[in-house]
Amino acid sequence: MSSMSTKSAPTPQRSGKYAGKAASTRQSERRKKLLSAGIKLIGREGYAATSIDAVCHEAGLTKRYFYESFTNSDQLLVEAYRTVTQEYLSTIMLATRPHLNDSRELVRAGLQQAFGFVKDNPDKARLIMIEAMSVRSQLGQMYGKSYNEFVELLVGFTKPFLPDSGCSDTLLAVMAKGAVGAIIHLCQGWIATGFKQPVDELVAGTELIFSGMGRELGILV
Amino acid sequence: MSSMSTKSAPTPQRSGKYAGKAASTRQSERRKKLLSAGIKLIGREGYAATSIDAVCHEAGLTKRYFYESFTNSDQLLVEAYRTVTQEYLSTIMLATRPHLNDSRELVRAGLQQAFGFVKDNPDKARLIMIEAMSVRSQLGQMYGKSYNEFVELLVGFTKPFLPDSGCSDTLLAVMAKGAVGAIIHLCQGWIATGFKQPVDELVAGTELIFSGMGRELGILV
DNA sequence: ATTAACTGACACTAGTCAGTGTCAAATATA
DNA sequence: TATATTTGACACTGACTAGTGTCAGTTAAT
Repeated sequence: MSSMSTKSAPTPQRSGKYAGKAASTRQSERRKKLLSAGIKLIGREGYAATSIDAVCHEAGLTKRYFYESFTNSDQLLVEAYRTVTQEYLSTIMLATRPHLNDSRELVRAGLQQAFGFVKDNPDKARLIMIEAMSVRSQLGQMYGKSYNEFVELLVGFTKPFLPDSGCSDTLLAVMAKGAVGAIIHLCQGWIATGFKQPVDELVAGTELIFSGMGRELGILV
Repeated sequence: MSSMSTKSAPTPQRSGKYAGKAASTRQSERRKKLLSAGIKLIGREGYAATSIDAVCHEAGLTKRYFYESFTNSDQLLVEAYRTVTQEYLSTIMLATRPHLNDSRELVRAGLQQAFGFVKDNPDKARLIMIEAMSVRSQLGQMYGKSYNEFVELLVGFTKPFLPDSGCSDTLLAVMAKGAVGAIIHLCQGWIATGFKQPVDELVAGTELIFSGMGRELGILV
């Protein structure tokens, strides 16, 4: 498809540049615009209500360029999900970095950011927390992968504080998944009610859940 | 229209019976068939992939009868969700009834049923745990209501065991919502992987989360 | 047997949307 | 200027579906 290297020898009158930019640059800029538009619209209106035409209009492009970068709307959804999830994870890791040696502060900083990001980026949050369910049912393999990153992040945070307790990895994984689920679910409800509840209440409640789990695992708190 | 008096005697030639059943009976039977078909198809194929025609075909009826009982497919979804949620809650309450005086057994029995129902009724579980997200975004008010019943159920279970601790109701509600979220999320992942993991592992992990929360709340375990 | 209500099969309309194609204008090179 | 490529606007097709209408056949009461 993209084999434009066919040397139709006669007169290579073009270098691939247009508007002062290389072809690949323009192409990736278009892709980025479409992705942003998709994130915005899917997050705001929902996946089912977001047509390809709407995404193109929002991006200021036409359908031709949609199909240049994506094969269909499902793929856009997957890419959007992956992109935002990555961003979400990154900001959480960044926020927790200064507190890697204090489990209590680590949890607090992580949760503060986990909920704070949602409030600061409601569209993106809706995308990964609510519309992601559509992803899972249609394209579960990818969802599972990104989701596991969350769980692994959590297990990674926990392991250093963990005594050589008798808790199996299996059990630890279930607990981590449950904890992630608790956060996601609280966020879902929070989004649905227009962020009425103060962040601090959500963080405080979730902290209690985490510290309870910590106690069960023998982590001092 | 009182102009009927011009016509000959009313001659009510019908009592409303047909096939030996009263009109209201037939109507409610049709509604029930449609609801069952909707639960089955939405749970199996997803809401977006379930057309009204398909529901009618599955129910062995035609569209005319769909619109007799529902105004549109959204309403069917809402009714299906409400019905199954109610059933789910009932079975959990039933399973826990013999253990209302032992918090540990109460939790265990409740979780056993919460996960067991999902495995035994994958279609219904998909409907209320995964497709419910569509409900929430489109018809959030109803979702919130049913969802709160879960949370209240949990708070109701907890309250009797709760000491006069300093934990505010707000915080307790956040924790309960988080706990419900943990269960739902674990179920979602479990469904997506075709119930590979044994029930007991999920129950054991969730029990730990609950007992941790219990400790934080000052409940003896 | 006649009549009216009920039922099922299916046609019909209107709207949406994915995916493809066309064409003229804009841009870069020779 | 001439030529090839890139771009944007938009037409077009085909499929799907919600919602409504039609009509002939069936059932129940007179």
